[in-house]
Amino acid sequence: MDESYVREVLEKGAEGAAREMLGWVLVHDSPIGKISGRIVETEAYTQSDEASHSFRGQTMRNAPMFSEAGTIYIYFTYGMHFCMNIVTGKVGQGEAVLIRALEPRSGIEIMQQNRKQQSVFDLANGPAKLVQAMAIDKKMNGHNIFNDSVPLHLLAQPLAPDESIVSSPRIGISKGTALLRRFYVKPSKFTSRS
DNA sequence: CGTAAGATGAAG
DNA sequence: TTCATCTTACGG
Repeated sequence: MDESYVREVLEKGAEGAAREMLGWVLVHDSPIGKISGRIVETEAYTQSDEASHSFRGQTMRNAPMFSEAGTIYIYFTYGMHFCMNIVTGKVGQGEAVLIRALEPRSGIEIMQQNRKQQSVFDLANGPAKLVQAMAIDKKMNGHNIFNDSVPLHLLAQPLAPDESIVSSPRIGISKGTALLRRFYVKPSKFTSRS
């Protein structure tokens, strides 16, 4: 379960990676301390998928999606929110996994400050919430987690024996609703609204 | 240029 | 259920 394994999973593609990444730990070595959380909800987006930002080809905004696996893709939406993806597949492909929810692990006090929320269940149970909680900066957009100078990391971890993976339609999209490309850990209490 | 829609969140 | 808020992409 080392970095080469993480790279291997991401390079294989968005759908598989979105499943595999459940249980992994996302770490931000921030200037004021380590913040981390366990991934409990993801969504897969590929280029052939109408709902994907990459569906109509490469643009200024989605360019990171076409870069190499491990690239960070952060997009701004609804005039006020940032969401983060980890790019998968091969260079030129245009696919990524959206991280939708985390179970807070370390730096919980920092998360509470960043989010102005006390409840551990309301710190990272949504894609824009976790970006805020982990203090993930839009400057990280386009950088790669395998680059040593980038303070964001993924640690591969297995699910607990009593946990399983559930798939469902993705949230907040109007196209591609027939596809079951949202994955979450059952019975985690840290997922976003269903 | 003008503009509609958006991979959301919070409050009512 | 409603609305805040503004970038992006696309059409004219």
